[in-house]
Amino acid sequence: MPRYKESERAQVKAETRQLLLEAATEAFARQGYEKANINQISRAAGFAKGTIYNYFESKRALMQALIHETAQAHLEYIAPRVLHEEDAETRLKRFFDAGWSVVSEYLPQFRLLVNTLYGADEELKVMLWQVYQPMHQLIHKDILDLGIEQGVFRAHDSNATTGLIMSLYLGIASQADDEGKIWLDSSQVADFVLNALRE
Amino acid sequence: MPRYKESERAQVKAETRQLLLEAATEAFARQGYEKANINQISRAAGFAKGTIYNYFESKRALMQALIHETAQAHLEYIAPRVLHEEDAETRLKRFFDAGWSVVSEYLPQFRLLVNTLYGADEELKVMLWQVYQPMHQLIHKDILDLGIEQGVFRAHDSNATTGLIMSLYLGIASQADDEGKIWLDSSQVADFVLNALRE
Amino acid sequence: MPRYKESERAQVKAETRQLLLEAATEAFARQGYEKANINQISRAAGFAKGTIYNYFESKRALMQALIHETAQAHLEYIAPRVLHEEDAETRLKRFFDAGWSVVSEYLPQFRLLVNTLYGADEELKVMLWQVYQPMHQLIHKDILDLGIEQGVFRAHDSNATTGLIMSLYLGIASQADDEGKIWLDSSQVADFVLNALRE
Amino acid sequence: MPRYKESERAQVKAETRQLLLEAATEAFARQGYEKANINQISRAAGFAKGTIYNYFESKRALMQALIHETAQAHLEYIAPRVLHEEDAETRLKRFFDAGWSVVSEYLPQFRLLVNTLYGADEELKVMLWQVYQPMHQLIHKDILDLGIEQGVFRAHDSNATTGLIMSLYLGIASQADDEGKIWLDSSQVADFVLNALRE
DNA sequence: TATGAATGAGAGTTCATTCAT
DNA sequence: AATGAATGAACTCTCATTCAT
Repeated sequence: MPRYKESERAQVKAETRQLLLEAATEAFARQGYEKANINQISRAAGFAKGTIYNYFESKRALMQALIHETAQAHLEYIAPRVLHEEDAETRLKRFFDAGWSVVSEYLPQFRLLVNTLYGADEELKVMLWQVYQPMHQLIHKDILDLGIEQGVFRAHDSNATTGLIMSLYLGIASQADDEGKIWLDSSQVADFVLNALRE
Repeated sequence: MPRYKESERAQVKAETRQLLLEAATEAFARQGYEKANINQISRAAGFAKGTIYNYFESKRALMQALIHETAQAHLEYIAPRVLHEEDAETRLKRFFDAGWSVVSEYLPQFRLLVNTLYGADEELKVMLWQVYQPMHQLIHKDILDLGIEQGVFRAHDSNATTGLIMSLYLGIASQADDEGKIWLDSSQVADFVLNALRE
Repeated sequence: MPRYKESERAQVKAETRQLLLEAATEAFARQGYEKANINQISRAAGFAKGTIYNYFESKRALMQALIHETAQAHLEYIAPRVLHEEDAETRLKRFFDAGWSVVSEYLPQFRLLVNTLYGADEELKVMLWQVYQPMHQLIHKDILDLGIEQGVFRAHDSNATTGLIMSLYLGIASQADDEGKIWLDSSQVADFVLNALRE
Repeated sequence: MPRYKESERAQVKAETRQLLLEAATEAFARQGYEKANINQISRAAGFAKGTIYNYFESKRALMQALIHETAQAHLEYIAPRVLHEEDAETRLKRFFDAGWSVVSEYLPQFRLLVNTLYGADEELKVMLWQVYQPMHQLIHKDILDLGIEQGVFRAHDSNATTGLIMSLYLGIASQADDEGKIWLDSSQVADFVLNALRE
C-alpha cells in the first residue's frame, strides 16, 4: 500500500479527533461535564453519535484527553512567553499578560480548566493539578526564585507564593465575560504581586 | 383541626428540613450538583426519597435554598469577627483567620460554595455572587477603605483589591484537605496582602 | 349520652362527606379520574389530605360512591318530570327537557357520567350502566311502549330505540359548553326522535 | 457517510414506528391515556423503553400522533364507501355500514377515538374534533344536503342532524363488545334516521 | 470509518395511602 | 374526626454506550 495513502488517512483521523475535541471543549465548558451530552457534541462536530467512540473510549476518556491537551496547550502558550524575558519582574508581568491572552483567545478551554480545578470531580481535579505541575515550576523556579537570586524580590516562601499567584490568576481570570474580557488588567494584578514581593 | 401543639409540629418540620439540607450539602459538595442524587440525599438524611419534595419543590430549589443559607451563614460567621477589631490590619488578618475557620468547621458547605462560584452553572453562580455582595462590601469598605483612612494602607483601587483578596481566599482555602486543613496559614496569606498594601 | 349530640355528629359527618363528594365531582369531571388528585380534592373541600380516608376507603371507592350517587340523582331528577306527563309524546319531550336541565344545573356531575360511560375504565363503566338501568326502563316502558300502546308511535323495537335515544341524549348534551349551554335545543332532538317514531 | 441503503433504513424506521403506534393504540384504548404506560407500550411493540423516544418526543406527542393518524384513517375508510353511492339514502346506509366495519376491523382505534371524544382531556378532545371536521362535512353536505336536493329528505337543519347522526354512530358503536360486535345492526340505526328524515 | 437505532440503567418527580398525634 | 409528615411504588424521560450495517 502506498505510503501517502496511509498518512492521508492519519491526517483525516487527526482532524476528526480535533473537531470532536473542540466541540467537546465548548460543550463541557458551557454546561459542565455531567450535563454536556455526547450526542450534542458529536453533532456540533459534524458527526454522528457513534463516531465519538471511534476516537475515545468513553465520555470520561474524552474529558480526560481534553483536560490533558488543553492544560498542555495552556502551558505551552505561557511558558515561552515568560521565559523569553530575562528579569523576574518582567517575567511575572508576562505571566499575567499571557494568562490574560489565553482567556481572550481560548475562553472555553480556560473555563473548562477552571471548572475542573475548582469542581467536585476529585479524579479530574487531581489529574489536572498534576498536569499543571510545570506551571507551578515555572512560577516557582523561573520567576520567584530567579527574582530572589536577582535581588529584586525579598526572601520569601516561594512555594507558598506560587500558590497565591495561581489563585490570583485563576480567580480573577475566571471572571472573564463571554467575550473573554476581564474586569482587571493583568498589570494591576502583576503590580499587586510585585508590591507584595518587592524589596 | 390539629390535636397537638402547632409548635411541636413546626419544630419537627424545621429539624427534618435541616437534616435534609445537611445531607444535601454533603452530597452536593462531594459529587457536584448534577451527580448528587435525591434518593441518596433523602436516605442519608434518614428519610425516604419522596420526603424531600415535602420540603423543596425540586432538586434545583433545594440547591438554591442551600446556597442561600450557606452563603448567609458564611457571611454571618465572618463579618462579626472582622468587625470586632478596630484597626484595618487586624481586620484583614481576622478575615483570613475566620475564613480558615469556616473551612475547617464547615468544610462541605465551603466546598459547595467554591464549586458553585467556579462552576459551569451560570444561574447558580450569579445567584451566589449576589448573595455574596455583603462579603465584598465588608472587605471593600470595612477593611480596605478603613485602612486607607487610617493611613495604614497606601492609596489603591480598593474595589480591585477586594477581588484579589476574594480570589486568594477562595483559591487557597479551596485546597483544604479532607480534614479541612489548608497547606498555607491564614497569616501567610494575610501577610502577603499586607505587604502589597502597606507603606 | 344525649340523643341529639349523636345526631349532630351524624349531621356534621354527612356534611363533610357531601363537601368531599362535591369537590371530587369537580376534580374528576375536569381532570378525569386518573389525573385528579386526592390532596387537591381534600383541599378544595376545605380539609386535609387524610380526611378523605375517614370517609372513603380509597380514591377508587370515592369515585364509585360518586358515580353511584350522581347517577341516582340524575335518575331522580328526570323520572318524576317524565312521569308527571300522561301522553308518550310529551313524556319524550320532557325527557330531553329535563336532561338538558340536568346539564345546565349539574354540569360537572353530568360530565363525570359521560366521561365514565365512554371512558376506558371498564369496571366503572359497567357499574354505571347498571345503575342506569332504571333510566333505560323509563324510556323503554314508560315512554316508548306507552307510546305504542297509545297508538302515537308506530310499532318498533323499543329496546333498540331506547339505546338510540340514550345515545342522542348523551352525545348531544355532552357537547355543552362551560356554562352548560347546549348548541341544540332539547326540542330539536325530541322532534327528530318523534319524526322517526310517529305514525 | 452511511454505508447501506438510505431507503432500507427509512423502511425499518417506518416499521418500528408503526409497531409502536399499534402497541400504543392498544394500550391507550384499553387503559386510557393516563393509565397506559410507556414501558409497557414499548415492550408490547417488542422494544425497550427508551426506543419510543427515538420516535416520539413524549408520551403526549405519541398520543397526538396516534389520534391524528387514526382519525385520518377512519375518515379515509368511510368517505370513499359513502361517496361511491349515488343517492343520499344509500349513502346514509353506507355511512353506518362502513362505520360498523371500522369498529369490527379496527376496534382499539375506534375505542381510542371515542374515549378521547368523550374524555376529560380538553386539548386532545379539541384536536380530535378538528381532525374530524371532514366527517361532519361528509354527512352534512354529501349525504344530508344531497338528500334534500334529491327530494328524498324533507327540509331540515342539516347541521343539527349531522350532530345527531354522529352521536348515534359514536354512541351505539362504542357499545361494541370485545370482538367488535355491536348489538344493533347498522341498518336499524340507518332506518331510524331515514324515518326521521323522510317525506 | 461512520452511522444512528436500540438499549436499559438511572434520574427526578408525583401521589395514593398510612398513621402517630 | 382531622391532620399532614412520611412513604415508596410507579412513572416519564435522558443519555452513555453498543453494534449491525
